[in-house]
Amino acid sequence: MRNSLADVVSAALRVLEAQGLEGCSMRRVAAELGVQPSALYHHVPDKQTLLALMADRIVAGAGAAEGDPRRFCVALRDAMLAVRDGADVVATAAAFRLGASEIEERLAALVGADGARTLLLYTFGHAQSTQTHLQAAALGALAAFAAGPPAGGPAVAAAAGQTATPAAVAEAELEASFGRGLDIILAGLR
Amino acid sequence: MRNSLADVVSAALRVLEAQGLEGCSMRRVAAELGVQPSALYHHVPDKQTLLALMADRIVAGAGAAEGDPRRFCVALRDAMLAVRDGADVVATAAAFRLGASEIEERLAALVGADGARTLLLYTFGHAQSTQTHLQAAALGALAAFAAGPPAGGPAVAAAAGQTATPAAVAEAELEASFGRGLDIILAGLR
DNA sequence: ACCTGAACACCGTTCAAGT
DNA sequence: ACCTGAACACCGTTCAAGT
Repeated sequence: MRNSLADVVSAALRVLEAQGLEGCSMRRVAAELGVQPSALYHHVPDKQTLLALMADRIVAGAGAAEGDPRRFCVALRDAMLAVRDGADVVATAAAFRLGASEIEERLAALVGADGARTLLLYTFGHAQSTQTHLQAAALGALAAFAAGPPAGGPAVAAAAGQTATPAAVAEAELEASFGRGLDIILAGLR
Repeated sequence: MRNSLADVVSAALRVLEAQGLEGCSMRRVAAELGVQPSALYHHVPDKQTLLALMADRIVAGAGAAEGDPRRFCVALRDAMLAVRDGADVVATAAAFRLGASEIEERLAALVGADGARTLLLYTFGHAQSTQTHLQAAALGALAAFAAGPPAGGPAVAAAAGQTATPAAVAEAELEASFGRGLDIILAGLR
């Protein structure tokens, strides 16, 4: 026995982290495993199924925070943002089975079916948009740095009173925006 | 002058309707236009840009319903569902520019920035999931029909007291579910 | 059970060259 | 300005065959 299904999913997540969703091809996953592309089809019927299994693993990190729907959504967001393109992977897979996932059931027990659906769609969508923006900003910052890095580096910038990088500011604002939207929905549920 | 940018977008929407998002390749759009694939790159820098232009056209149909945020979201949903895979196209393109679209500005004028973001993310996500489910159900019904069509057809089924098809029931339930989620968010905004 | 090797039918994008 | 023709570097998936 050379590779299990779990090995395939792990390899796929490694490729996702290294190359992003666009670069996460069946051929590259096979190469990561040291195997021919066709070998993957012994473990998985198609790429879509592999992506769904990856989504399950990404989201499995949000297992705690049982009782509180707000904490649960925040944990879900954190789990998605912790993996490169994680929100895209989860959101795409989720569209296929909303109404049938274990996550939704657990949330539905707390706030009802409509509330759970609303919270999840918002959480997935906001995380997806956040990750897209942060990624684009990081790329832009990289390009600016390549064009001409700031003299003195971060230490000098901090001494000049710029204690937070623009990226950190954007990240904090997006997190706050997420929280406000969450509170709007939770208020509507009462 | 053979083809304009508008012609390219129109051709792409025709291919989308006929083949779905998966079949909407640059090569097929070019064929629809009677042109070599490379000719498209005179009008558009890449496929992603073309998809964004398609999204704008799909959503342009929701121009009316100015004053009422609820009506606006319903019109948006209708516009997306009216085109095959329309919700996917719009949602994907939207992730790239949430916070920068004209649609969001108009909604923000009515309910504030956080409210607009929340409503849009929910509307896009729900429409995407709805379209996915209805499409899968339609495929399933087709397969069932191929396996053995109901004797007598719809007329006999209706006479037997089954006045609505399962597809129509699912569609109505999804529309109702969408409305309830919308009302949760709108209640939270007050 | 798990994998190889080879093939099929595609992709998006670039680029010199034409009119 | 708009397009052709040819090429480059890839895809997902299938299938007979090996161990």
